[in-house]
Amino acid sequence: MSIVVFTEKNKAASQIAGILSGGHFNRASVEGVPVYDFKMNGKEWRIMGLAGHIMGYDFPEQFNNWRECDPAILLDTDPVKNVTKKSYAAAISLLASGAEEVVLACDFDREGENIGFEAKTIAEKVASFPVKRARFSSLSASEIKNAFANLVEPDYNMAMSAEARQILDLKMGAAFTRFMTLAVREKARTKGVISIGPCQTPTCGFVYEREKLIKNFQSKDFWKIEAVFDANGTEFTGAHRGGHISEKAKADELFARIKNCKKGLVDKKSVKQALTSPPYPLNTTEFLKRASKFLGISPENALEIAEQLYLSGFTSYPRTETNKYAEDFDFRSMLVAFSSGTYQRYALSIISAGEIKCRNGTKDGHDHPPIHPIKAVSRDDVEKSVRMPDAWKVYDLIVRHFLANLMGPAVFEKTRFEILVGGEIFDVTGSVLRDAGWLEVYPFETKNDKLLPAIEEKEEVGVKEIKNIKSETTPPKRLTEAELLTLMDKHGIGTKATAPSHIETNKKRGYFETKGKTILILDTGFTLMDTLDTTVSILVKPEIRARIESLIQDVEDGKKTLDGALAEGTGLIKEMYSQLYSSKDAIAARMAGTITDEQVTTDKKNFVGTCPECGRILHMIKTENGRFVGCTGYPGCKKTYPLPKTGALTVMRSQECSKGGVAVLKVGNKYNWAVGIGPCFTCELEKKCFPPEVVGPCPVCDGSMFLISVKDSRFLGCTNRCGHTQSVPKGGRLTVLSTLCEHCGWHMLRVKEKEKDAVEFCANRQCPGKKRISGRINQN
DNA sequence: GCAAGGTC
Repeated sequence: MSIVVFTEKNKAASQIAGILSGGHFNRASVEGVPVYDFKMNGKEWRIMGLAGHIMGYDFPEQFNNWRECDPAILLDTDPVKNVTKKSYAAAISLLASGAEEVVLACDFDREGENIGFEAKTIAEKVASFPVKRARFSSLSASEIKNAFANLVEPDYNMAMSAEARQILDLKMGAAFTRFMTLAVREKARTKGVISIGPCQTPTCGFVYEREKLIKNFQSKDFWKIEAVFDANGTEFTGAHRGGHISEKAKADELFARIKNCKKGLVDKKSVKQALTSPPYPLNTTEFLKRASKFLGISPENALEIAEQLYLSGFTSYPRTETNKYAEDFDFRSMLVAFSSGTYQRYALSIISAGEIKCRNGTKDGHDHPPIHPIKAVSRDDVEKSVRMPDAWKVYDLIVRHFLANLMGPAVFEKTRFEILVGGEIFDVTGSVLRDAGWLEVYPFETKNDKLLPAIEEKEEVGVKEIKNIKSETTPPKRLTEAELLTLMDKHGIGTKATAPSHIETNKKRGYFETKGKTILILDTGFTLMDTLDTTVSILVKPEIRARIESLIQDVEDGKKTLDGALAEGTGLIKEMYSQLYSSKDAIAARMAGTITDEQVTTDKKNFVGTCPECGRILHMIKTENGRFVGCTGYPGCKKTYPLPKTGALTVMRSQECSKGGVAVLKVGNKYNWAVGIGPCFTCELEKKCFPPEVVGPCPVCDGSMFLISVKDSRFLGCTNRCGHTQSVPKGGRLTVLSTLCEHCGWHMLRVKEKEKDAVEFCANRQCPGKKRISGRINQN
């Protein structure tokens, strides 16, 4: 007979065996699963690691055919729990048959308690014995010994709260996903799945909310007054204390008052030291954010690489919430290991500084230490063991971050001048890095100096120019993956280990995609979120997750029974389901429009839009007798629209017809055509739909210069037709950019000729920027 | 085929 211990993973089992046995244990294999045997105080001990959850919920067999089962039925069906990892279950049974006592020693959290209960359930089918719980928040020797010397009762409520989560997540996810998928398939031919879940949907919701902000953004003009100063031939710029001025008249008045000033007086000067401390140690979320931001590696990939580095013994366990090191953490041995090779100079400088001090964070998840290197290895070693493209980059980030935590703050010298010009205050700031500190080892953060000339208080400086710069407020930027992770973390969407997978699910479903580090929402994702937002808005928001979380927290706290929480949670899901169901047709029609039919997907060029009659796909059809827009629902749906007879047709995806045409086409290079309406030049709303691409104000009248493209030539003309024109480059593709010229406020133009680099320039002939040549030191 | 949570 023996005392049988179950841990969450093999690594924990072997470590605990090592600690309890003083290193004297045997490694056996039971049903292919490692088991660690030893003797302690005259008793036989057997410790086995599980592999996370080894059981899982699913609906009974007869509910598995989507077509034969109304999704709503799932809400009244109890899922059943089955073993998902057979060999582990078999090993548990074998161990249990010889057990005099069982100790659950999984991670000290909700899922850990639940995983322990899975082993308990399987074990108790074989024999009876007392079941105890060992609670420890790290795998340190003192904690482990203490936990095993003070065993407690397993926490049933805690385990059941995870049970409630599993059942509610499955019910909701399965019912909503099947409902949406089947509803859309009634209207569009697709094999794809439209999934909805309590984590993936609010994750997409964040991206959707940002997209709406961008779409609805109304830019406002503002003006700012800047001065270019000169001190002994060195130029530098200052910004008027008034900052952004929203009224043009106010800016003009101020500008007029001081524009001819030739001298400025340095009224105040201050030089201060600013310290920037190293970042907190890496927990999983912080690691994933930095891998994305600094290395451009997706969270999913980064976690996988960290897992491999961990399995190779190079870095520590990658899934941790903790961002502070334990007080007795052995930094010195690690530093000694790094005192030769790539990181030699940093390791030596830390050691030689005497006392080793670490910048610590404030989170302690009582799980694992922050992610840190375990072994000092070379690039070669890493690449041989971990055959993934960015393995070395990730290892390097972890090592540098670890070393940075042990280094001093970076010291910047910040210089400020207040310069008076005609009684107005201009602020000038400069920054010089005096002591790199931790930045030395951390090349990921930029640290550009902004230099200023050596001038003193009450000194006079020359004013080369005063500028009245027109600018406009810009919409918020699209979310990066790092920012999305931050939002998820903040709102409790997913866990450290699952957050990347929720992002991945959204990509897989075609809801959003990443371009570099930024996330772009796709049509399907936007429309899904938009329809959900108008029918069951809680689904799109973190609130859905919070509602379930609060229910299961009540189970953990003993305030609700498992059955009570399940009933309440199911009630909430049913309510949402019925709201969704009542708008089924409208939702399905909108969603179908974003699903490109199998035939149409291969033929994106001809895809026009959604059929207003049946919700299927409209596409351009060419026959011997001409061309027209038809519906993929034909012959069931006979909707058609005429097309112009000649000219190449391109669908302008970003253009919307103000009169309700299904899509806007460009005909050759000549004119635009709204499907269902006709040519745009006969439409009184043409100006509204196609506003001229204004480049800047007309220097002659109060009109605006805009880009005119006619048959063979192009130039800038005035909206008032005052006759003023200006030439632009003849060759290459020309686009008007939203960025403004820093000197005159005109829109910058971009020209891209074949096989040449694109060039951005200001087309304003009178741009003051054109006369200026060099002599500027300011780099920013 | 559906969710989210563990871990390999």
